[in-house]
Amino acid sequence: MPKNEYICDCNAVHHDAVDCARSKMPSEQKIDSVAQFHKIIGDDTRCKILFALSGGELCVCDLANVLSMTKSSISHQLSKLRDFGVVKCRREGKEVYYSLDDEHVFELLNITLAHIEHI
Amino acid sequence: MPKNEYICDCNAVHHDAVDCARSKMPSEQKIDSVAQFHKIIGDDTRCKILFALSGGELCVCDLANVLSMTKSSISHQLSKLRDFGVVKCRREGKEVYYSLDDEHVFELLNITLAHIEHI
DNA sequence: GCAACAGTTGAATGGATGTTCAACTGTTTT
DNA sequence: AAAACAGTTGAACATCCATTCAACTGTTGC
Repeated sequence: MPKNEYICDCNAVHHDAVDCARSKMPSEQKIDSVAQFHKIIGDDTRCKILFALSGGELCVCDLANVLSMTKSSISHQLSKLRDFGVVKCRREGKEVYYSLDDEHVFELLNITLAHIEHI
Repeated sequence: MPKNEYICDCNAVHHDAVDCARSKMPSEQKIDSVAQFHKIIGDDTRCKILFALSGGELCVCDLANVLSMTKSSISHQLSKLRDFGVVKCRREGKEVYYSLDDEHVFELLNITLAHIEHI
């Protein structure tokens, strides 16, 4: 690998270490996915929604009550969670019931919660 | 619990479901911590830094090369990761070497990566 | 002491994002 | 058919946040 691939605004480069780190990096695409996944969970409102849904499905009104927020605000966040495949919904009459679609997410939340409680 | 605690901009409230969900909600403080934790990981640059450091310590210049970014930009993100206790650093001469301080974080990244690859 | 370089830091900039508001769709009920 | 209500959606607004730039600190070597 030619030296000119080591380009940045500094000189103190450890070529072995950099090459090693580079070889272990997942693809740009995978890293983006990982980051976006955590970004989706990294919001108070969305976190609360997911914890609230952990006990079973709820309609938007229920969620609005649990979180003490407006339907609109929650609906916006639900649509993001839906786009990500984290929650699913079903309509029954006038109401729309949401539930967790990806158990991994709740699992991950609990791992984090346990981690935080151990500190 | 009095009915007037069910206040939002709608009426279709399932009191049992809402009460159940409320009782299972972690404290506001814990949810904030969980959300902030994921927010820290939910960024491309910080994700890349953590993956890069998984093979061992690197100085800021090394990281700048691996990520093809400026020292300044990386230093800003490193300071956030440091504030969160995710990475630690040691100075050796003119250089500062960073490494993972919290194995849980890398563990979590790998869980997410595995999850994404399975889709 | 001074020059050179690694790294940090604060202010400024631009882009991303959450909430609000208002208008809208879809379903039920009368 | 019309009213009432659950839910959605787009635009506007405010806020947050990552990068850039410039000035700064700390260490090494001449």
